[in-house]
Amino acid sequence: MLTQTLNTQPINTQIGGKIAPVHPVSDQFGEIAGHIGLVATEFSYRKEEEIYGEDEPSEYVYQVVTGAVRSYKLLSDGRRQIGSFHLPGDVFGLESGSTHRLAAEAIIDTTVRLVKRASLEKAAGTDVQVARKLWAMTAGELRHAEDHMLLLGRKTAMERVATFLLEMDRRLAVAGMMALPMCRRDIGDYLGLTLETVSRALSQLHAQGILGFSGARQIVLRNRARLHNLDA
Amino acid sequence: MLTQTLNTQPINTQIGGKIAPVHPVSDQFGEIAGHIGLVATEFSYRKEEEIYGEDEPSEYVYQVVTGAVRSYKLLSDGRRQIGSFHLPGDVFGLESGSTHRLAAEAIIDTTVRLVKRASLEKAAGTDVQVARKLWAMTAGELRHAEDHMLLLGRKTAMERVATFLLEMDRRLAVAGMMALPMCRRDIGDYLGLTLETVSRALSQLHAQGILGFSGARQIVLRNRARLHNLDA
DNA sequence: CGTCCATTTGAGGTGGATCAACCCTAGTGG
DNA sequence: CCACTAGGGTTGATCCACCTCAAATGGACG
Repeated sequence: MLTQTLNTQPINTQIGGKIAPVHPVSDQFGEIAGHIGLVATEFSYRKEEEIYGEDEPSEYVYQVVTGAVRSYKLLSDGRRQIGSFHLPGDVFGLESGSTHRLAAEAIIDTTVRLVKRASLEKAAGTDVQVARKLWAMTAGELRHAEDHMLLLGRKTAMERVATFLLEMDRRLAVAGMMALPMCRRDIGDYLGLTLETVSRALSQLHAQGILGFSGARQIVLRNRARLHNLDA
Repeated sequence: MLTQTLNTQPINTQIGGKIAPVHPVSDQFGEIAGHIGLVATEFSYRKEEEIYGEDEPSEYVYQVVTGAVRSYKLLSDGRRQIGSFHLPGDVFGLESGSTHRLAAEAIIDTTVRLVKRASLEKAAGTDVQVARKLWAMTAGELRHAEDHMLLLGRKTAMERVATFLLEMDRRLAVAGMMALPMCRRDIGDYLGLTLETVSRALSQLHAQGILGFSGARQIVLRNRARLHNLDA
């Protein structure tokens, strides 16, 4: 079965034993949890299901096993800014403080591993290697946010889409092809654009032969160099 | 004399002994350095002087004593995104990795305290309290960046300016009045707007009686509630 | 095969950018 | 002490990149 439950609160079904790497190289969870013999629990969310809400207490830290997750903030009138997409291998929901700064939802059916934040905190209190790793992971998120501020504040629509394609190509391309898990609206809310503007930019890149489609979400980059040029 | 040197590279004039708090409450440098008996050096930069460049090795961590600093990224054609302003008491230039992700410049004549990054790293390797504090500071920067992504991606010009005024009011108002150290162009580059748009928004708020001027950079907020309403 | 939603495409509107004066004021030097 | 200057700030006129609204198309799934 694909999804194990319907509700948002994870049930403590202790499926995992010791953690095995998701990615063979540089698995962030493994680097922490492996150290301290932490036990991880697996859990699944359905497409569109909320994982946690903004300002909710941060009880768990998550790692995507399969699927995809979006982290976002909302304005009171519903305008949404997606801060990042989390893909297989990525850790998300890690907070230094006690609450989540962004909400998180499964974009498609998604399986995660999770560990209690408290147990990580405890481990960090004894093991400076763990503490160092937690800091490094937050610093990595900060770097992404800093790059994204430049994109949102100063890049044109075409530059934003080019940046997005190169990021996704790097993170999820297999055999030169990427299967985007997210819809055009999600991409727009990530890039500070409307879904129509995203669609038009992709069509234009297609017309110029810079990318090919096999279905709206299956994209192959045919000319990364020209895409880099479009990316300021 | 106001500025002690002309060059960018700090000279190790050991002015400071043990660190004394800049802010009586919650001094970030004090909380770290006090713990471990670190010695801080004072240093001054002139208006517009570069403190460090983007991608430069991060040798020092800084705290503003007096003055103001901007951290920013540039695109190849000169478009600039300011990620944050650093005001008295603020720590900046703290990196988990080995290089600075953004450049930093003094906005006005500025005095900083600095400690070697290496000595902080060393302290964090022995004292988990220090390690925890470094993580918390980076997490604080991440939170600001996440809020700012929402502003840059989804807020209108007036909402951005309202957010900016409330932020500056919180951070540097004394006796209900704030003395902005930065020019309109800096504000624009922080908010993803042009200087003209910033100026027009401020004029409009002035016309509505929401704020008062005594010189272009001396602003008093006359109605914080209405400003909050304008801030989505 | 039909339905539903995601995506594309078109037409027109607009918020903020751009280009261009003009103004104000702090600093300078006579 | 005041005239002059330069740089920052304001304001106006126009433009355009992207948004909005609308309709057609297409692909996935029952």
